[in-house]
Formats: sequence, C-alpha cells, structure tokens
Amino acid sequence: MRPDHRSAVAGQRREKMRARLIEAALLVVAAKGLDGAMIDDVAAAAGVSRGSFYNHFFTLQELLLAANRELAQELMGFVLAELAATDDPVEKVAHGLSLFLALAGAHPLLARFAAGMGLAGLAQGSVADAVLPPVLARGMSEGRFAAMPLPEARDMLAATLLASLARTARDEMVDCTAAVAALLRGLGVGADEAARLAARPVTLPAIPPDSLVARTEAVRSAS
Amino acid sequence: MRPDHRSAVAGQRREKMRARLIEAALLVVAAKGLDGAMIDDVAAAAGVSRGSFYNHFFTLQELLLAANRELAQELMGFVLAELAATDDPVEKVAHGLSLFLALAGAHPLLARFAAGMGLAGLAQGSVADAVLPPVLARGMSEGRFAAMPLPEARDMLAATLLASLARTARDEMVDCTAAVAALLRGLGVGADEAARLAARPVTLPAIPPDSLVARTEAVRSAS
Amino acid sequence: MRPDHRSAVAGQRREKMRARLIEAALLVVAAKGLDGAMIDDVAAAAGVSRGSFYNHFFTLQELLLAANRELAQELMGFVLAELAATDDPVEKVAHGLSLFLALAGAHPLLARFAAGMGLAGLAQGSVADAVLPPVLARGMSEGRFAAMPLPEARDMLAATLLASLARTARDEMVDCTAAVAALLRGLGVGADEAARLAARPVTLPAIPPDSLVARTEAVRSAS
Amino acid sequence: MRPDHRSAVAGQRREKMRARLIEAALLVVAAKGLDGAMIDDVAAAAGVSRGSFYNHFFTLQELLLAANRELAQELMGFVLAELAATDDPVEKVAHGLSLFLALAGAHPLLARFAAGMGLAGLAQGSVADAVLPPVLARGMSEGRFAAMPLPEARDMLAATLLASLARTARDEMVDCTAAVAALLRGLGVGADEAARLAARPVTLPAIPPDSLVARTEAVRSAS
DNA sequence: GATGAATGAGGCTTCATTCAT
DNA sequence: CATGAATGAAGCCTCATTCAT
Repeated sequence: MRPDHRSAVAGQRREKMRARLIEAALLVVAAKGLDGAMIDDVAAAAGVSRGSFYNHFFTLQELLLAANRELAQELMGFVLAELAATDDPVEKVAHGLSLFLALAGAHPLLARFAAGMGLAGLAQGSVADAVLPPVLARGMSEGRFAAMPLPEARDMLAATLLASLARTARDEMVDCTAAVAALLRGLGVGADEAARLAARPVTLPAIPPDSLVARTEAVRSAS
Repeated sequence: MRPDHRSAVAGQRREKMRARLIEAALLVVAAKGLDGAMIDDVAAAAGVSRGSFYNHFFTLQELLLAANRELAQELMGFVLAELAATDDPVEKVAHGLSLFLALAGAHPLLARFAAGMGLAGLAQGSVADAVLPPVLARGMSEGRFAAMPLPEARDMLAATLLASLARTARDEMVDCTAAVAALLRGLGVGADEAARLAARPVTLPAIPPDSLVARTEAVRSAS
Repeated sequence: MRPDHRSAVAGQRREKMRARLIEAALLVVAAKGLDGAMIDDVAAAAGVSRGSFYNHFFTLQELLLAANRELAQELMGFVLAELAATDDPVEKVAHGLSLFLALAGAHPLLARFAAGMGLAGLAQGSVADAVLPPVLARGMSEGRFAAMPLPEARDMLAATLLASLARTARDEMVDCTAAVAALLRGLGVGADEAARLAARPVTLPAIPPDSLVARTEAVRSAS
Repeated sequence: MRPDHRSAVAGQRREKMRARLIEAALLVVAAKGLDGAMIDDVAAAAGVSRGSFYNHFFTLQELLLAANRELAQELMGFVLAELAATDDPVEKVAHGLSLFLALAGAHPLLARFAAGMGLAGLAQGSVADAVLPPVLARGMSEGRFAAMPLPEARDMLAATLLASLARTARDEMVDCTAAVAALLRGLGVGADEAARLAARPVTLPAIPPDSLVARTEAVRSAS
C-alpha cells in the first residue's frame, strides 16, 4: 500500500464515480428530456448524494456536455471500427451513416439523449465535426463527391441524422435507406450508386459489455 | 359610443397588446436564448407589467409557440407570394429555399429566434410541415424529384435549413448556394440543374412596415 | 382612485413592508445574534414570505445595514431633540452620552442589536460619524476639549459606548456615570467637571408609539 | 527508537502541524475576514488536507480561538518583556499601549486578524482581561489613576485600541500619540503628563524568528 | 384591463463532518 | 496520522403564478 498505490486507487474510484454520473445523466435526459433533467435527478439516478455531483462537475451543463462527448466518442469508435476495412470514402460515408442510424434504432435511449441535446451536439468541436470533414474532403478530392464547402456538407449530414434521431426518439418510423440515399445524392453520388449503397444491409457492431452504452442499458433495464 | 363600438376598440387594443408581447418574445429569445427567456423579461421588453402578460397568455410556452407560428406564417407568406408565379415544383423548392436563407441572413434576429426554438420548430403541425410536403409530393409525382418518403425529404430540408440558421445566428458565414444545390441533389435533381437553380440570384421580398418582422426590427433598433 | 392615488397607495404599502422587515431584523438579530440571523428567520418574524424579502432587499447584509441606519438615526433624533436646549458642547457631549447609555439600558433589544452589528456600525458614514465630529470640533475650537484629531476622539467615544452596549447585551451591569466621566476626561475635561456632568441624572426621552423602537418592542412583547 | 522516543517525535510533529494550522488561520482570517474563513481555506493555506484539520481541532471556532489566544499571548509577552524594567503603573500603561499600537502598525496582518475577531477578542478570559485590570488597580490604589470600576476602564482601553486596529486594518492612518494621550487622560492622568508619556518614542520589540508572528509573516510573503 | 406586490414551490450551492483507504 | 471522496443538512435564490387595488 505505497503512496502511489493509494493515489492510484483513489483515482480509480474518482473515475468510477464520474462514469456513474455520466450514465445517470444519459438515463435522466432520455427519460425527462434536456430541460426536465435536474441535478437532483441525476444524483439520485446514480445512487449518490447531491454533494457528490459537485465534487465532479460545476454545473449540470458541464456534465451533459461530458456525457454527450463520451457517448459520441464511443459510438463513433464502434462505427469506425466497423469501417476500418473500408477504404472508399463513398462507401465509408454510406455505411457509416447506416450504421449510426441502426445503432440509434437499436438503442432508443441514445436516440432520445442525442435528440434532447439538439443541434448543440453538432457544434464545432463535436465528434461529428472531427470525423466527417476529413472523409468528405477526401471524397471530394478524389472526385467521388461534388465539390462544396465542408461545413455545409457536414451540417446537411449531421442535422438530417439528428432529425432522424428525433423521430426515432418520438417512436416514429424512420426509413433509413431512403434517408441515407438522399444524403448520398446530396453529396453528389449518382442516384443508382446511392440507392445501392444505402440498401446494403448493416450488421450492428458488437457492444462491449463494459462500454458506456452497455452499462447504461444495464442500469435502465434494472430499474 | 355604442357597445359594439366599445368592444371593437377593446378588441383592437387587445390585439395590439398581444402583438407587442409577441414582438417582445422574439427579441428576448433572440437575445438570451430559449432557456434564458423569462416572463419578466418579455413583459419588460414589451413595456408592460408582469400581470398584463397573464391577461393574454397562460404560459410562456404558449406565447413562444404563438410567436413561432406567427413568424413562420409571415415568412412563409413572403416566400410564397414571391413564388406565386412559379409553377415548376423544382424551381419552387429551389427558389423557396434560397429566399428563406436570404431572409434569415438579412434578419439575424429571426435566425437567432428560430435557432433558439430548435428542432421543436419543425415538429408536426409546423408551417414547414404544412408547406413542404405538398410541393415535394407534386415534384415526385411529376418525376422531377426522386421517389422517397415525404417525412425523410421534409426532415432533410428543414433540418439542414435549421443548421444553417444556427450558423447564421452564431455569425458564421453560410454558403447558401452550395447548401441549396446539395439539397436539390438530395431530392434527386440533376447536379447541373441543381447548380444552376441554386445559383440564381434572389431578390429579397419586400417587408411591409406593419409586419411582425419589420416591427420587431424597429423595436430592436430603438433599444 | 386616480392613477397617482393608486401609485401613492402602492408606495405606502411598499414602505410598510420595508418597515416590517426592518423591525423583524432587529428582533432576529437581537435574539440570535448577527451570525445566527437568516433570511428565513427575518421573513418569518415579519410574517411574510421568503420571496417578499427579495422584493425589497438583495441581501441580508443590505437589510441589516438599513436597519442599523434607521435605528441609529431614530435614536440620534431622540437624543438630539433632548439636547436642543443645550448649547455648551461639553454639556452636550456629556448629556448625550448619558442619554444614549440610558436608552440602551431601557431597551436591551437595541443594545443587543447594536452590539451584534459590532464595529461595523461605527464605520465611516454612520450616524455617529455624522453627529460626533461637529460637536467635538466646536468644543476643541472653544478650548473646552483638548486638541486632538477628530477620528481618534470619535473612535474613543464610539468604541467605548459600543463596549458598554455589549456588556448591557450580556446582562452585565454598566456604571454609566463612571464611563461617561472617563470619556469626558479623555476629551480633556477637568476631572471635577467631568464627574459633575456625568453624575447629572437623565430623563429618558419619550418614545413616540409609531417609532421603530416602540414598534419593535411591541412586536417583541407580543411574541 | 524506543517507544518514548517514538512518541516524543510524534508529539513534535503533532505540535508542528497544530502551529501550521494556526498560522494558516491567521492568514485566512486576515485575508477573507472572520465570516469568510472556511475550514477548506485554512487547510489549503496550511498545505494539508481537510481531514488533517479534524485530527487537531473539532471546529473552526476552536482553531480561531486558539489562534487568537496564542497571538495575544505572544504579543503581550513581547510588550511585557519590554516593560519589565518599568515599575510605575502610569508609565507601564502608557508605554504598553504605545507598543501595542506600534506592533499592530508594523504587522497589519495582525491588525486585520484582531479587527476581524472583533469585540469577541476582548471578552472575559481574554489576555487583555488578564493583563490590564491588575495594573489599573495598582495605579488607582497608588492614586495615579482616577478611581473607577475596573471593567469600565478596561473596556475603554481595549475597545479604543480595537477601533484603532480596525482603522489600521482598513489602511487608514492612526495618530497613536493622540489616542494614547486621550486614554491616559481618561484614566485620570494629568494632561501634561499624558502628553509627555504618549509622545515618548517606542522601540519595536524584537520579533524572534520562531515566533508565531514571524512565521506567519514568512508564510504570507512566500505567497 | 392593467398593475406590481406577495407568494412559495422548486431547484441550486455550500460547507462542516464522516469515514474508508 | 494523513488523505480526500462522499455525504446531506442548511441556506440561498429565482421565477411562475396569484390577487387586491
């Protein structure tokens, strides 16, 4: 039990509490909406005291942003892992969008959370902002996409996906194939290729049991 | 001064107060965001007392929805008036999107309000929901647009426009031509035609001085 | 019921609530000490809601300062009224100090409040600061007091009185005659004259029933 | 390393920690005032953890009283050492008051702390209460001071000194000579002798480098 | 209708204290 | 002993809503 061991243990516990709060935030926002979420709710959902919240975050906003960031990073990780073998930018975008929508359909909790966060989740610095522009740029430079400013392209994809999430969150049906095909066309992909790529069936990525998504689902189904 | 004259005068005053409150709501939401807006702020911005607010609306939510509705109706009216002479659905959509973005660019106040209202402003029953589907349906049936479910098409247009408004509200530049061209391609319009239609210069619709938009700008510049 | 009448009535009501809060503050500080006083206590003691407090004061500190100021002004008014006929600065100071101590002895509530406020009550801008220096200056220029800087003289008088109030507040006996005589000597008055003036019996000033002091005593005895 | 050696070492460490906390308390109260001081501040200023505080004191109040007591004892020790050679009670009081004011002037930190503690620092059982009455009693019995109750005399001296400290703490100038002369006159000393004694120049007592005062200054200047 | 004082539920934040490591 | 995360009681403050004038 040397000092560095002590502090390592302390750091792990701290990290664990932070993770619990983030899971709780996902659950609460999914259940009561962004504006219905309160610090007390989150603390209660995490099974900790009100004060513990303040030991880790200054404001609810800060926690929600952290949750949004971690969630997006994790999802993006799953999607990118699945796309690792794909080299063509058009296929990458097509399959990526489909995978993303499939994930949201399989985990309505996430759809509700993301929809609740709204356009704020797309802001500069978001994960979408980090991942989309490079592949779009490559596709344009290779002539696979029509040339257009990156922000406009990114916004069209991200905002349309977000609208789909919002529909999923409201339990409305979403025609993913049509949505992806339209977006591909918008990027300049030919109608036939767009239709073919959008129609390709997707396999849901495996969700490791210690991931944020899995843990949150576990907590939810337990309650 | 017969009773019906009295009540007519009273009705006019009532209507005027309602209008002032709606203008005030636009200003306040544009300035402080949806969540920062409070009844007191709105009443103060309208130059009336807190109590007067309750003589006209039950909740702030109600006022905001009314403001959103009136604003959207008015804007849509301007755009549709401009499009009255256009019969082709593709041209109608192309020019309509361009006009809408141009209006938002000219009146950042509106962009900020609409961005503040978020995706909620697109919900079922919204003005966008009333206007877009018919013209999209006609375009599809005439073979001018690719066939796709209407909700997906409407969401792509509305959400992408909203993202553009949000960028305008943040004082970022928006490449309207590129955005409109991408959306037209997404709807199935050929790249060349999309580029040509999106590039057509727009004339800002005239804003009648007694319109909500004009009055709000007047109040804003006075303060 | 003309507009100005309406607003006059409103202003009176506002003033009344302010007065009630100030009375309540005196009672609460006297009962629980400066640091024990809380906004809730004051509101409850005034028989009004928590929110009403905030309609009139921003912070408890502000209310306490207002209470201190009003109390000091009123007391000083009683004392000065009694001294109106006295012209000699030495007599004025001697009798004024005695009267003040007698008032405090007769109204322990005030002693407790003033003692609770501590030296802060003597700060620049206080009533003592407004009243003492002129008479001290006159006494010095007439050669009745030893020449010395006014702040030092004022502090000696005010701080020593405050210490006496604190003893009164703790229910200890205070020898007012001795204290006043010592202070007069400190100002440069001869020992004999100091003793004679300090020993002069005082008649308590009449307390008008609508004064802050009287109203506070009434509220206290009612509870 | 026999048990008693171990415990002796432990005792020294304990004593050292206690001293660090007391120094930290002086610094914090001087910087943020009595009511602004919090356990966390003190612990942080001492460079130890919150928990360590509780290993040495039960409450903040206890620490502050200890700090006040140690500080007063130390200061009084410096002053009394300087006065050891003086036998006459009048000279003892005169020089003692002057020394005390000079010390406070040279160490504004102490003035701020003492001013922050307020009249509470003068309460029964305080160091001033232990030191002043005997010398005042002797002076009165020898006919050097006017006869008066000891509490009144002690309060006049202590409260006036405290008011001077408060002025020093607010960075206002204090005319020590005038203040001391007035107090001596108040005690019954003739004006001429009072003026002469108060005007006598004082030599600041030497501050041993391991004293509380010196250590605190050292910590302060290091930060 | 208009006014704005009064209300109080509801949520926020601090900070003294405990306690497992 | 030292540490610092966790706790939760205790206060603070806002703001939607009511209501007498």
